[in-house]
Amino acid sequence: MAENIISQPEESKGLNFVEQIVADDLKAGKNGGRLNTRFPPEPNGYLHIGHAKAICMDFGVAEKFGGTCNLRFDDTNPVKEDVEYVDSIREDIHWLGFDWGDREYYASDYFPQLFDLAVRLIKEGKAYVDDQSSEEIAAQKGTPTVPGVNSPYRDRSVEENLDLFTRMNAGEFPEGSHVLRAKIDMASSNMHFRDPIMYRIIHHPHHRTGNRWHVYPMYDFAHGQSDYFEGVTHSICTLEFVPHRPLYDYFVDELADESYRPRQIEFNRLNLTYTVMSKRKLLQLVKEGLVAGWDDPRMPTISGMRRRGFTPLSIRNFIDTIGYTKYEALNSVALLEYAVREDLNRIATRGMAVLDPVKVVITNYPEGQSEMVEMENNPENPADGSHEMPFSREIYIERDDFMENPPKKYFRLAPDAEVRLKGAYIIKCTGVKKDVDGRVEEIYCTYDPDTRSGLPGSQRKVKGTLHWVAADTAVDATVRLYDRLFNVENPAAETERDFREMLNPDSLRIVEGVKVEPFLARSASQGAKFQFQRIGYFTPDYDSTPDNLIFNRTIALKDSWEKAQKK
RNA sequence: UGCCUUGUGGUGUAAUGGUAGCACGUCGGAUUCUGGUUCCGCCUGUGAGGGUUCGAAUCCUUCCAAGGCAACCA
Repeated sequence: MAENIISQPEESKGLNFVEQIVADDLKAGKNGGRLNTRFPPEPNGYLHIGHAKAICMDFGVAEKFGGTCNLRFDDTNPVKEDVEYVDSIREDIHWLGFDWGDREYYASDYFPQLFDLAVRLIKEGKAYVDDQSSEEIAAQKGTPTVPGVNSPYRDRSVEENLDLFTRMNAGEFPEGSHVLRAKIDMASSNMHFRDPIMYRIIHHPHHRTGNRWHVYPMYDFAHGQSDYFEGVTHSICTLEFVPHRPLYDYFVDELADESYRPRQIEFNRLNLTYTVMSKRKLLQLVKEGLVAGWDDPRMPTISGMRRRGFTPLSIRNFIDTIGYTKYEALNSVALLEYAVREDLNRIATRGMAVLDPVKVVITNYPEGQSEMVEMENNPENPADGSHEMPFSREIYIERDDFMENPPKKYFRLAPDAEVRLKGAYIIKCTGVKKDVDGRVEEIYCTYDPDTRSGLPGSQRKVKGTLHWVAADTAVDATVRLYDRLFNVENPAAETERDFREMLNPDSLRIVEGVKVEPFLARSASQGAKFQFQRIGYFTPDYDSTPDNLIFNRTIALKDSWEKAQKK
């Protein structure tokens, strides 16, 4: 047990309800004034944004009051678990900025003590071995409104129960043939009290204990006791465990006394609009190869978001914003995106890339000539300095940034119109060349040499400013555009069909001039069934580009433009 | 028709018997070497009824609504 005695919290305002409970317990001197939480993932998948909320709570409350937080892998079901997941979980928690020090534990470490407790309960007549099938047991359980009936094996002798349980663990029986149940109350209004199963037989090897055990404890018979063995004082979990709490307390009663007892507290889990959060479905995506892996940038996993360009701070700020309550909220994804934009806008190094290029020839710029222009790295923070970009006679701009017949209030390039090329010159469109299909192939412009950025002539104002890259030095990179998985029509859609339709990876070609970093734009492709939002979602092809290649603004401009058009 | 949990603007969250505030969002305006960013402004709320109280989002009560609980998952 840890020896983290903490000082009394002086102020109780500004606390969420969990922190308030913790503060009250500390004030009352419970558990000798110790505070110890735990984050208990089952290593059966990668952590997602929902887990990030739990991590921020478990580690955050410990940090706030000077307590400690354990990392405990809840590995009581060897069939689903794997060391690959253990490793990823460690990495993701660290990435979020939390540390469990040397307090890394496993529920499987407590198998011997749990087994001993089970034996004790058998001897005290509080547990029995049931030989029925899961179907029979389920049928006897009744329904929430109809009481259950007792198992015919409920009153077996202690000797027989002991013998059977021992042989269950010795591997003498096939899976499903026997279970160990707690003898409580088959008529309880709480379904979890209707003789819950404590142990089941599993012959699948465990990722840590191998074939040592043939019986494995169920969650309800493992969690509270594990908390107790570890010295956990506050076991914070999500709302779906509320009905389990009486059972948690029931088993803890067998161990705890006045001086120390762990306490379960529940908060609301994270729901995000348009976002699939079910571990089962995420696993299905991975298994069926519909995504490149758990860390595919389209996934709502922590590792996926990391690859998408999200920052740990933005995720933590977001979680801070949505808070912890007992109300099952559906949080707007706009809140998350705001947090990401907010942080990225502050720290991201800007660069330019053209996603859908069209060539512009500056006819009065000398052939073969080129020059370097200066671009600031981050307008939000001049201390970040600047970098140089080559400018020459032929450049690329976005196809969207030119219109042959522009409506009023179109501030970008059009015949006879002037725009500024960001960081370079003001240019004027003098003509276009089209292919046989009437598609614009090249745009011809003249530039005004006096208007180079930084020169006195640069004071001249034009309405539009465009990003660009020099054609001869541009790097041609294939970049996949990863859009978040979601369905515009139904914020909560998770049906199988919708689910699959969400998964059409879009491929885009990008021509880049400089190295760039996470971008800050977003957009919506109008009229599409599936709306695509693009906040830092551009990720280079995994193998082709070592650095994050991200573009920043055009798409947002287009989005605003579409909105402006409606007026 | 059992037990448990929860209802504050469009969304989320504060107010812990004493002025219903904040953020996102929406809409409008200013600034801008990108229409982004930044700044300013507007908008909308205590599920319903009854009670206690000088005073109720908060306490009591009835009703209404939403969610959870019947895995050999966690």
